[in-house]
Amino acid sequence: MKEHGIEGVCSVHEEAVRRILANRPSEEHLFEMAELFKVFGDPTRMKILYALLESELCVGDLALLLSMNQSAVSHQLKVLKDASLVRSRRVGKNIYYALSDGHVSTIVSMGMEHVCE
Amino acid sequence: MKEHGIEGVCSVHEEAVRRILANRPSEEHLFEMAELFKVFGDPTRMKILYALLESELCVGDLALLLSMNQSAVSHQLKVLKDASLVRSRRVGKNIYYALSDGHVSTIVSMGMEHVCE
DNA sequence: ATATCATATGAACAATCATTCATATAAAGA
DNA sequence: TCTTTATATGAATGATTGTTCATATGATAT
Repeated sequence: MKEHGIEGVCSVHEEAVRRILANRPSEEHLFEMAELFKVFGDPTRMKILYALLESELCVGDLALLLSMNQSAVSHQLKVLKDASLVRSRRVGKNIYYALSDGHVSTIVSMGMEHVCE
Repeated sequence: MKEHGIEGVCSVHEEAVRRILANRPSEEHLFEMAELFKVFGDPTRMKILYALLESELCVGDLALLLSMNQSAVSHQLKVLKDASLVRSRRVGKNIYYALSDGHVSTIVSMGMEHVCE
């Protein structure tokens, strides 16, 4: 007999559901992963990441590259930095941004592969 | 001499900017990639993907698993399907959902790795 | 045929988000 | 010290999005 849970939904594979529920990553980890991917999910940030894949750049470079104003770029860089995807260092009046680790390029390449099919 | 482009931004590495601009993926590809990652960027969809990583399931199963109503799950499954991340087949009154290819699990694993550090 | 069940879909609403504008900070030069 | 330059940041706004509710579709069973 099929199980009817919340709001009358009918689960056909209750067994599997219980097993999955027991083995899946914590709610917190799942949220963090979604947060991470959300950061990749914007064209502006994707362009920034792609650029930094090639070379360290400062804010003005990126603004020129993206044809966007400095403020917009700066805001997005903050998002990227909060997600630990980029790091920054100050050199005089300029601030240089670079990718913070190797995961970034792996994830980006994976996305590119999926898209190019 | 530093270059001052749109809106007075100052580019320090004009050389690099030009090179990156010449070599980077098309605007369209960059948009598609962002769109792809956007789909991963939601906890509900991440949970669905993680579940389907383990086994094929139908809508009611997922609703039970996520403690969400059928409609919400169905809407998100549509998003996943439009992004070609899942496929579906009908068996009687039920519709079974499964991951559509291997990229998905690779991308998800990559995200998990990044988060678990 | 009709009732029921599983799923899909459209409209509405609240919440989130990217960009802009204006302004703040922090370094360098005069 | 005062100005200029590079970047950051807060508030406002328009656009996008996830969920809910109500309803539609499509299949089975009586």
